[in-house]
Amino acid sequence: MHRKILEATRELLGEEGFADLRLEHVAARAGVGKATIYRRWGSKEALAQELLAELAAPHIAVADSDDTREELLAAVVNPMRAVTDTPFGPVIRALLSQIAVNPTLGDPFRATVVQARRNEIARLIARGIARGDLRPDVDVDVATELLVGPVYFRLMFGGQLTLDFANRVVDSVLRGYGVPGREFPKPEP
Amino acid sequence: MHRKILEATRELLGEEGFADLRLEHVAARAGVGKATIYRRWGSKEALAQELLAELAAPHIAVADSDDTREELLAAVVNPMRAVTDTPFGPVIRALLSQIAVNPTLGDPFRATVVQARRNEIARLIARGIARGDLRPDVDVDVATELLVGPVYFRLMFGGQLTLDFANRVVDSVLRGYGVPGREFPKPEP
DNA sequence: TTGCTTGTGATACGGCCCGTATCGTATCAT
DNA sequence: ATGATACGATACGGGCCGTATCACAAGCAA
Repeated sequence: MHRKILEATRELLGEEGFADLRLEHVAARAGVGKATIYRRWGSKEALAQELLAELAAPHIAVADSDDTREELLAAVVNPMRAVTDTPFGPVIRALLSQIAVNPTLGDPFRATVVQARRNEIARLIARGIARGDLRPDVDVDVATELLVGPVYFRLMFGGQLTLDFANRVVDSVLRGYGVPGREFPKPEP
Repeated sequence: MHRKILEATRELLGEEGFADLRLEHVAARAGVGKATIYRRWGSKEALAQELLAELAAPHIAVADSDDTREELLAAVVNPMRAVTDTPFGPVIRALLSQIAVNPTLGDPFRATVVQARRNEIARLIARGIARGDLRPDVDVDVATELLVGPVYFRLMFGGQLTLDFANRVVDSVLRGYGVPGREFPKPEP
């Protein structure tokens, strides 16, 4: 029951988007009375929130390896694959605005999924620093955004989400765009 | 008339989001008959699209300077300020999902706003290369995503959009996270 | 079996909003 | 003055909201 409702929600969210999602359609597709949905969730947002949390959970952890570059690449490829190859993709697209605007969805998502992603990358960064591969003063929050931000940028604004793309992002983060030896002093305020 | 309808749309889009935007409310707030809106736009999406294009236009161009770092910083600060300090912010938040999912809004937005942003950054990169500040083989698309992606990441998923943040992004893109002199060879497939 | 509780699918309800059609009116150029 | 055009207002059938009510089936106790 619970399961069938979430599945129907997932399908219709991908087909119609959040704005045109109709709980009556969810009930019909799940073979369920409309009241049953309201008994358990009480709103479209609550239903979407549970679905989102459930779909996002499997894509957080990054496998350890003994290579810093490989681990950072996984930190990019993980959310990329989640978005291109799993049901999480259509759902997160449909809910981006709600996450950005509606604290009911946004706050739990940020507190769990986003924070877990940041923690995971912080762990990788710390391992890279311990190996002597990364600068000790790396800003882990900005690192998260440099690694994962481009993935979501392309998800919204177009562009191929390929392994080559992920490699270029990692290369850029790792080596930087600056010509070696040349200085770009930050001006004092 | 046209103006008043777009203003009412902008306000209500920020207050209610796209899913709960009601054209009857837009008409009422604009002091206009509902039919007038349908005569000119014919759908909620078309109305949102015109508003979005109008609000995004002023925030594309980046002022030239004689300093590569300053220009790249402007490429980050520009979209950041657009999102924090102008009416574009609430509107783009409300429409992120529609852009990601609905080609009616997404295609024109990608073809104009996003492409213009990419072109502008390509110009800055070319100038930086000509000055000898940047590697000649910089991938301009990835550069765009590394510079602007973090801004949209924080817009959706939380985090302060401050000048300090923009500086850290530019520093990272410019200098990279790699320890100078240390190599991170990309493995052959 | 009987009786009670719980959760269900179905249905109906007033209310809101959709998108369209049709009014009478105000503002133009001719 | 005449005609055309665009307007605000209003009304319409239809869809969906969120709630309430119903009969019914499953589970459990005695």
